Amino acid sequence: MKTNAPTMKDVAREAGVALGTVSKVFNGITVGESYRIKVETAAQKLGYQVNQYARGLRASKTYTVAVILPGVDHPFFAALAQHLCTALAQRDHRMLLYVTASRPDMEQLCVKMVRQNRVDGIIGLTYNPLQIDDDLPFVSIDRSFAADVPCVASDNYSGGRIAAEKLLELGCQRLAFLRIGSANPSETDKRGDGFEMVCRTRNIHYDAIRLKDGEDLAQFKEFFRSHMKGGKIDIDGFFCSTDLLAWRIQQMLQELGIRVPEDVQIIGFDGIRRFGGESLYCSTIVQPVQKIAETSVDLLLDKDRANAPSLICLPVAYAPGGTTRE
Amino acid sequence: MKTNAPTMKDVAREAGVALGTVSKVFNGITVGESYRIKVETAAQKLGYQVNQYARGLRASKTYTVAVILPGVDHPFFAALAQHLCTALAQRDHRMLLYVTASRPDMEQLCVKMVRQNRVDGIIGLTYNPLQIDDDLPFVSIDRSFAADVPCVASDNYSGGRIAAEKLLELGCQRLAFLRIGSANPSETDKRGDGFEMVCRTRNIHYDAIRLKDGEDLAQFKEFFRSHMKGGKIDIDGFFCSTDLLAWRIQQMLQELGIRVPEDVQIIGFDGIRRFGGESLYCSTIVQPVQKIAETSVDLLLDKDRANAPSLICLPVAYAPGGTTRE
DNA sequence: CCCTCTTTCTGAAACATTTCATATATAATT
DNA sequence: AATTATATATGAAATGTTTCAGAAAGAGGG
Repeated sequence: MKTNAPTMKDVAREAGVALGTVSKVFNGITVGESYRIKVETAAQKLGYQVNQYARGLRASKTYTVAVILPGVDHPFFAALAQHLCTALAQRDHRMLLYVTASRPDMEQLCVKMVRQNRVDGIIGLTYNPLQIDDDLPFVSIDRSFAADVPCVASDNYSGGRIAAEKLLELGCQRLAFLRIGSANPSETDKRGDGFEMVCRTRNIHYDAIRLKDGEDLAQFKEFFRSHMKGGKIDIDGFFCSTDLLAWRIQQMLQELGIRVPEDVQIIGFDGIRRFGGESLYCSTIVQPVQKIAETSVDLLLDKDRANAPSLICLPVAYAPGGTTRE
Repeated sequence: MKTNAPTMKDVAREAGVALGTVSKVFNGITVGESYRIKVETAAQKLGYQVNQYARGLRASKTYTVAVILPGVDHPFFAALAQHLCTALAQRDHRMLLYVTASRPDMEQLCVKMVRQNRVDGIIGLTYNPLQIDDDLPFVSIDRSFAADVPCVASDNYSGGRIAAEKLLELGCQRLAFLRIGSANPSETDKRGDGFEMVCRTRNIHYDAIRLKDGEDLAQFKEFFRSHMKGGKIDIDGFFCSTDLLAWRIQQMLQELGIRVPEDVQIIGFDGIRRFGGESLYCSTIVQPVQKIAETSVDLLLDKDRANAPSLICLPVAYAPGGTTRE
């Protein structure tokens, strides 16, 4: 940290005004025109930059938000991090990023760090409930904790519904929902609920297999085998809880000699793209990542958090990506 | 920011000791056993957490490092960000992340923000030289700025050399180096240099095409066409400056009816993996991302930066990924 | 020109730490 | 037991802001 940076006192002396006046100028409080100019000139000349540490100490407002994510090496999280960073910057806030690798102890450690840093709020996507014992503003992504912790998520239920409807519209007769994910309850669970609702309502035969993180994906392959007869499989439409899973499922099916999308069609969930930027991994339900980030920031920073909704679901959309017949 | 958090004064009162003693305990300065216990007990009871803002103000040491990256939505940058975060956390530092989208104005804005936040140092991967006008410790990744700014990078030259040698070892006779990237000079340019050195030394005929960001990739396709005769291409080994480019090139070649790796072999650079975690995009020269992150942190935080090397090149390795005959 | 009423500017106090000179307790030496 | 040397505890000062009560400066009105 640079030690001899000019301070407000220096600016005040240089400009020939009082300390309080300098403070006002930098906080946008009205001040006589001539004074403002004197201060701004002096600040320019000295290369003055406000010291956020002094400010944070005195004003109990740090303009810093902690973002807690499981990681940043998954395209969805990466996109989320980037959009959060941008959205915060637009509102003059800094982002303190913590990655947890989904480990509960890491997540708790983050909370401690965050309290030490007196952040103005936390935006978190965590798999375990965080022990926030004080009144620190908190916005949760994809996971409802409590009524007073607003949660922002995609409209997972509708996503599931849309996936089912699309598969049926594309001619599928026999569906299956495949899921892998954390054992902790999450908004993302609703993807399956929406899907099943459609199947039940329309009396479509379907299977649902839900695996927990750590369980062997080979179970899916077993399931496929049990549904095969003479090289054909009697299921023709799959909805997978994530694009990553859809990608794996596609590989498994191809290994079994089943063609995608000729024999079976697959829809995933997330809408992540190959790193080149353009192509999807599979036909999918696209999450509005940017919107999720912006909404979270708005919710966190806006004044009347008191009567904020406890859950905000943002619209998703279907996008073809090669694993369906459009 | 929580307002009524307990302070050192509260801890001192609760423990019945002086303020300075409490400070010592939390800074690991030796203190009488009985005092230490009294302080720790009191702190535990009150749920005390040090206020980094007060500490930062008084001690001119913030335990915060700014990380400036072009983005976090590219697998290489994402991995870098995550490893930097971890490496910093291990040394009790926080990471303030800024993304620039490679825009010079954004990069300068970051520098300003960084100065306001009195960070202890900066680790940056920027495409334009940063105007760091004070003595803030700075470590650059992939780009040499000046003698007093240490740069950490992969051993790009050797990477290029290894790529050429590998292609020749795998039976290639006629090589080409394809490059796309920023116009600003960078360590990564040495990839081509190493490659060309091998070709010249061994008298191998080769072509080199270097495009700048923004130029049309179709120029590569033109190049391919000009080298084709009767559905065959007279080049059988490509070295691409990044995996992303290799991926695109592979697509282009396939569109021209050329088989990879049967007709031509391709080696990329980066070693990024598909988001599932396991598979590479192409045969490639793998960058030691974690090592780069750890080295950067060590370099930034270590005491004797004065006589630090100005450039550290970390070893790379070849890894087969389907676009070569191993 | 004086007095009142706004408006704007001023500077001391407060924020939660670290640091350092001083005071106190403990141990060692005569 | 008295003296000196060493180690540790104490609390005031300092860090760079914001805030707020009070001072100064203008603006009208008589």
